[in-house]
Amino acid sequence: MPRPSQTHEQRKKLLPIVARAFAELGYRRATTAELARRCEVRENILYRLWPHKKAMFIASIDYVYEQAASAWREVLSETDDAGGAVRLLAHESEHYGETGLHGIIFAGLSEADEPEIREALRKMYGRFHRFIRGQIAAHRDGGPASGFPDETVAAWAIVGLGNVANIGRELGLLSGRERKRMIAEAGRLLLDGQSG
Amino acid sequence: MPRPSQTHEQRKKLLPIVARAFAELGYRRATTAELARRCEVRENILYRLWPHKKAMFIASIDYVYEQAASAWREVLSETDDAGGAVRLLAHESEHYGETGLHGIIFAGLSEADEPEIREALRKMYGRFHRFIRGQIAAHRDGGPASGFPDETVAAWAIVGLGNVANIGRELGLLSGRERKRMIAEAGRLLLDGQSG
DNA sequence: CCATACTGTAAGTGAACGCTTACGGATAGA
DNA sequence: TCTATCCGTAAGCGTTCACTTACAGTATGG
Repeated sequence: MPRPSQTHEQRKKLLPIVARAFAELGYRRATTAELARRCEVRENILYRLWPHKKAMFIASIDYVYEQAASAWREVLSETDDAGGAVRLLAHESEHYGETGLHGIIFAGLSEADEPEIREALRKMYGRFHRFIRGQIAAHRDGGPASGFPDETVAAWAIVGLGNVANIGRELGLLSGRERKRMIAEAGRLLLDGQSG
Repeated sequence: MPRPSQTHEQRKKLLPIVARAFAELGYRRATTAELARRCEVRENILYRLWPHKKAMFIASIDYVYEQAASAWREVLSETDDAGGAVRLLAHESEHYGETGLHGIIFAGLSEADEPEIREALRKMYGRFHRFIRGQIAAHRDGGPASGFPDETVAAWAIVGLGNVANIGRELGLLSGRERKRMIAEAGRLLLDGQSG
């Protein structure tokens, strides 16, 4: 028997580096040569871990959700008197976008005519939406039964808040203070509904 | 004297075609060869109208705002009993994203490390935000003085609504009905503030 | 210690890209 | 009509890209 493959371990080790490169440079500018340079390996090593560049990118899209979800799980696991949704909102108003991975999403939206990339983005947004929707539903069950914009609509709107927060950060249009206020205030408004 | 130049006229004629190509294909996939093909001219004719591809793209970014602003001006000029902000919201909930030009913004965000593209996007978002902010302020002056999220925050949040509406359209995640409801309901909530 | 497959190095491939050059023909004013 | 400038066509330039091939080194199980 030959030596055992370390493909899985190496994929896990290099994916964060690859993802960051896509986030900073976009899909086209993150050339395979540049990805290899940042990973401190040769190009063909990347091609032994993924069949082609597109697969490296799709893995990076999945990585965006996994990173966010693991952070959220941690926030939710902390004991606190406030409800989960409120706690998440407070956390995100402080730390939203700090991973710097949102550039991957911008890059993906530019390549969304590729069916596999499109599907990866659909999956990612679907998971984000479902998560937020669940938090809103749980929050409203325990509070006032208002709900002018229903959970589905409110969840999409909150996804939109996150998006514009990232754009504002990327382009330097929103200061940290403004971004924090926007997520906290508009988020709370959408969470509680009109008569919250 | 030689014959007079028709450069300006031709730029005006070709820009909508160029912009649509960038919107559909993104920056990198919209090759100069493809742009020329769609314009039914040769490549070097495009290079007589703009110094390089980046300039064609920046002109397309400006075109996005000009198209939206001219549509909005038309809506505002129509006589109607409702206020301007409410009328715009109703109009956008029906027609938002129909121009199909939002792909240009996705493409631009992927190339935002280019200073000139970044600046064009900053200008565009700044103009959108200022316009919406003005509408909100006018609306609130004439109505209940609530304003839990102030005009600046609310305007950014509404920009975010538009963004997620476009993403939902692009990826097929939001039906037309859901998109309409989101813009109308969440938009109204942000417009009027908490106790509207 | 040997065979087998894994891991790293180096060079190279065809294709596509942004952009340019060269040139013949059309069109306006003098 | 002369002529300077604009307009359209065609070809090609150097570079860069995603991806491949060939091969030497190395660690593992028998």
